[in-house]
Amino acid sequence: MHTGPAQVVLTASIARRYYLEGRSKVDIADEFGLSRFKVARLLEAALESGLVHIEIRSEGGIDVDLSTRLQDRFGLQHSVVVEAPDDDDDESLRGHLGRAAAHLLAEILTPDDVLGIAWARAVSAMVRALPPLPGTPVVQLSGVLSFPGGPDTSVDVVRDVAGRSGGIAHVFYAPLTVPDAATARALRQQPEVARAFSQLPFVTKAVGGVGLWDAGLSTLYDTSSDHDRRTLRELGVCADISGVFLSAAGEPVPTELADRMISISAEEMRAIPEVVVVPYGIRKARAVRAALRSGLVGGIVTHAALAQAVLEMK
Amino acid sequence: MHTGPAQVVLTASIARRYYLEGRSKVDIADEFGLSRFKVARLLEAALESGLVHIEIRSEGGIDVDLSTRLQDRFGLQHSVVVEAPDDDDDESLRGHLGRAAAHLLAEILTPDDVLGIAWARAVSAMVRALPPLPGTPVVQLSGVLSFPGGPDTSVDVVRDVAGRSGGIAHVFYAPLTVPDAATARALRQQPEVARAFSQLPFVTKAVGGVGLWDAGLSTLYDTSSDHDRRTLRELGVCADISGVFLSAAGEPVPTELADRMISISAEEMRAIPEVVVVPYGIRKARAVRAALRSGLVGGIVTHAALAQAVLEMK
DNA sequence: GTAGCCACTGCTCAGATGAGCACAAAATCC
DNA sequence: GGATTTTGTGCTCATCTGAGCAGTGGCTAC
Repeated sequence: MHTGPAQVVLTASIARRYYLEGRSKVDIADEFGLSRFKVARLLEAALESGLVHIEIRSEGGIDVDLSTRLQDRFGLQHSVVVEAPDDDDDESLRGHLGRAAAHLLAEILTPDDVLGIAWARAVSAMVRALPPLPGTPVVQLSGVLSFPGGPDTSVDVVRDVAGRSGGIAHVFYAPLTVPDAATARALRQQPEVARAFSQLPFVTKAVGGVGLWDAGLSTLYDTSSDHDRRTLRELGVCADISGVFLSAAGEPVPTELADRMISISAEEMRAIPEVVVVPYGIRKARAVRAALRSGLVGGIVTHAALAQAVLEMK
Repeated sequence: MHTGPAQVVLTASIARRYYLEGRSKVDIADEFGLSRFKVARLLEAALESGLVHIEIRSEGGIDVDLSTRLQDRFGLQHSVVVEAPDDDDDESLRGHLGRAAAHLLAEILTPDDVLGIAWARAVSAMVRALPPLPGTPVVQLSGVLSFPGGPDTSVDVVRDVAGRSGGIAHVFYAPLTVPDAATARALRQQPEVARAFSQLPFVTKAVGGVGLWDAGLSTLYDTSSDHDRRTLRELGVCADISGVFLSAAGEPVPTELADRMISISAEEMRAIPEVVVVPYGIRKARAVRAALRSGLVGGIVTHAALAQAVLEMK
């Protein structure tokens, strides 16, 4: 805008008619006795010079900027970044994310979907906020983690979701980890377990958590033996998506521990069209990055600080 | 936006591509696998819901919103409202307005214009900030106000402007007011005065001030006799544009004082295509309103507080 | 003076866009 | 269960819009 105040005011006047009153350039040109090209050039200059400022604001507690950046950066189908206070405690954070995840699920689930649920604390929180779903069958993806004094188990969560949806609940009572591979194999043969796992190929959407293979950042790590903790670390395990182990680069890592688990495998997870993860806590950034790079994940619900941290890692 | 977080994020994503990256709706529709109609509707919803916020920002110290409102409201050709601090003193205010008026004049004057100058303190301030003008002849519109210890007289101002433009200066040495109508008539016959006044029909743009017919708000009032002050007030004089008296409604008021003045008449002023006034001081709002309603004024340079006050008078 | 350069204007034409419409799916009512 | 309304979708057609182009006038360098 290098001409003078009259030009600035004229441009502002035109910009108001165009952008705020929604009138056409031809119409405006007629009003001011200009050619539509002149109007177009003034509007261009207005945009260029910052006289007209267009901003995409966050809305409904969702940081749309971080959401879209995360989505674009990792090629996700859905991404919801919640604007939670940075100093929020985990409990409150889970509440926020749970509600957001519940809304997302309610939005993207169709009557034709089959929903898989892998246990995680944020998933438990989600269930509590879940609105009625359209008759979706629900499949349990992982065994019950023995977690003394903990909240709902996988089975409870799956039942609750099915209750909300009015669909069938494919549940099984089995522990997540057992002492040896043979026991695991035997358990998987059990009719109840086999029936649930036979549904896996039909699962179209799933929800799970992300753990960082370190103390306090993965329920699986915290409930594992020292030996397993060490072994997996030595194998380069960085993250787990509800029992599927990943390297920092996002490659699935085969482990002996996986053979001893009654849980969805990496291949089975990859076959699910959209797996939504609900991670929280800024320290999990590395794990989230691994999960997103793995290609296993199609959706994420998280909070601003973690999203920011993940994006800044690159 | 009544569907859910995925919709919000999708819409934000589309809005970013459309508004910030300047891509076409067709292009965006292809990228997301949507119809262009869907994209258009999402963008419409984004605008509607406030997710996309478009703002016309002030720039270069000009309050474009007030400027355009003033322009639209009173059908002005030009309007420049300067963002001056509300508590600015008159001297500093005149400086701001003078600079803005100088820029405006430099912008709108063409080599074919003939500029008329009526003395006012803000006009003096303008001259000090005036950039070179394109050879414009300059015509003095009013006699010299005897203003003891005051700054430049009308003559000085006209000479200065002509110096800046390189054009001819049509000046005359005569007082603004004389004791009786006969003297005024005689003075107007003088060759120098007559020559200057003969240029009036050719004046295409003029600059002047606005006074409110009250103490301290009009140099003309302040230099008038008690009798004149009272008489004009009784005649309903509210404002003067460099010696042309107006009622509150903006009607020219014929006065005996006018007959005793060596100055442009209301009819002569009406014949000038664009008269720009440079008023300041929030207390002059009534006078400015009268001036703008008179139809004599085509342009205004003022400050935000006064513009606001004038607009609020309705 | 005049040749060349630059900024600015409005034009053409193809592609983008909006208003209104028709149709289908979903929700609601009886 | 079926009729009716509501909602959402994509279409056609007329209009709007942008990219690129050619003409114009002002300016400078010789």
